[in-house]
Amino acid sequence: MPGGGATAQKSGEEPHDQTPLLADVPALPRSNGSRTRQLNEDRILRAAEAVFAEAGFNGTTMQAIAEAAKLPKANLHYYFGTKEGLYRALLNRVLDGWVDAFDHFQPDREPADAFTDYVRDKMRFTRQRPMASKVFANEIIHGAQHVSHYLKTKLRDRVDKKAAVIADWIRAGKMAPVDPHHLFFSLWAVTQTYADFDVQVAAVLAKPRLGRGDLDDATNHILMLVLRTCGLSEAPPGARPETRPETRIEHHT
Amino acid sequence: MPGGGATAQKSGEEPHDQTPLLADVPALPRSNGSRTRQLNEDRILRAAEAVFAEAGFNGTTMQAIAEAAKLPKANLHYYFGTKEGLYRALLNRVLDGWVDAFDHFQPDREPADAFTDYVRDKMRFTRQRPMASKVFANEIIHGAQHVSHYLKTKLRDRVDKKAAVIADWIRAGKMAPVDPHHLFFSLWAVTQTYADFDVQVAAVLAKPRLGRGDLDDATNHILMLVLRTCGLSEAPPGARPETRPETRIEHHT
DNA sequence: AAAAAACCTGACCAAATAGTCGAAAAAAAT
DNA sequence: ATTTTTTTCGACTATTTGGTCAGGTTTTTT
Repeated sequence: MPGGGATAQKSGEEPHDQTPLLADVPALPRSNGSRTRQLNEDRILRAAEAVFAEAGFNGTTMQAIAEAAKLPKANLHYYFGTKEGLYRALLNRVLDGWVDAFDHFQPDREPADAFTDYVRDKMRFTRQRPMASKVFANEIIHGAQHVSHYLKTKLRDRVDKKAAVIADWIRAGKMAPVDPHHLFFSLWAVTQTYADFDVQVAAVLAKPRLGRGDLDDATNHILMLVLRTCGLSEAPPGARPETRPETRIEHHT
Repeated sequence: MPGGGATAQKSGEEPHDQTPLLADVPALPRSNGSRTRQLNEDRILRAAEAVFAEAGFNGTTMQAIAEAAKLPKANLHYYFGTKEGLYRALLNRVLDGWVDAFDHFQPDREPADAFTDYVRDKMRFTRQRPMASKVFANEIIHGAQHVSHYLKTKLRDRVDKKAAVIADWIRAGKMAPVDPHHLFFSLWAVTQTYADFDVQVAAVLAKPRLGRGDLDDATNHILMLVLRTCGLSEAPPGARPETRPETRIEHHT
């Protein structure tokens, strides 16, 4: 039986408990949101994000998170019950920030503006929370066992809706024909690659790590790629052309 | 001292042994390539690829690989010494098939042809060995601890060389200006996303899993994306236009 | 102030797991 | 045929790790 007090999660039968996720975890009696609780949970989640990102679910030990959070291990169990509970809470947190960027795709907007804002948002996320991106990537690569329900419902719905908006834009002649779904996959791929595969990018660019300048270059490159793909620009947009026509590659300052 | 016979790898001091990788593992006395050895190593590596891809390095147990390969666990240790040795051997194998596709970028080729062939190759790899792609992706996300040397030497060199070819094409006015390095990152990202994040893509497309048709669609989409980005096509290429050209917007040229 | 609730934590398990060993079977070499 | 090398594999071990717990401390409520 569960001990610590708040660990609960009764009926500890199945190890692969299919908690809905998104349904805001019906588990722990998160009672109120007491001052300390709020603080400590946040502290733990922040630590967990870094550790899970570096090591993956199985490579992560509760001990490691505890040390990163500078709290005794038993505390993590006090607040989140199990390792999986903690992981789930973390995923919830990460996912929240993930779908919101979609709101840029409003029917009445200029496609070019929408795409630009979307890419900028995504890249900002990549810069500010690369760990979150890695946690998510890791989860998907390993079969999305904890988020498959989310993917098939909320994400799919959102994507379908926004794909419809893009289809309308195309129909209205406001942008070149592109499969909206695959366009999204490409957008996700090219933006997240700078968070998930940062090490590889840095290695190829011969830098110790990706700096802000590199990510700005990347953003401009992606914007150009997207806008050209959608027939929304014929030449590199104003901001820092990647090459002066005729000139030879004066890339990143 | 090591047991089984061939496990060797003396001087077992550092757990994080920095074996060069690529330097063809100076460890196990892979003696000859005796009939059985060849066969069994291959069998084990095949099993390992699947298991490592699904579960990541830490999530993988030697037992699981052994079962997948239908061999006793001790045999894996006999052939590869340690779990890490096996993992390393697997990475070597995967990496081999990774850089070769670069050979499409020859100075005297037509850019459009080179890109087309490259993308097709990458997508073929994605279809035929999605597991290999996942193993690699996982390794990079978690810091590329085993392949960082490879990334900083062989991969970087190859990329730089091919980036120069592309820069020449641009200078010669054979394609639109694009930062060659970032172009590569984008190419990798959009092609591998269909292997690494297949679950997500399938979920959004409302399919149980990605089929050949989906990957063909993806390939066409990517080709369009790349060619438009490089100013090598104004309209979707013949194969399965993603939308009927009923639209105006005869963008760039 | 006193009672109750929430929080903290060192010490302690049981299970899982990488790696080992020894002896026997199979293959290859002589 | 005999020796030598390679391969097989059940059983064993040391270590790691998720999770528990009892009793203490702090905070909140009444």
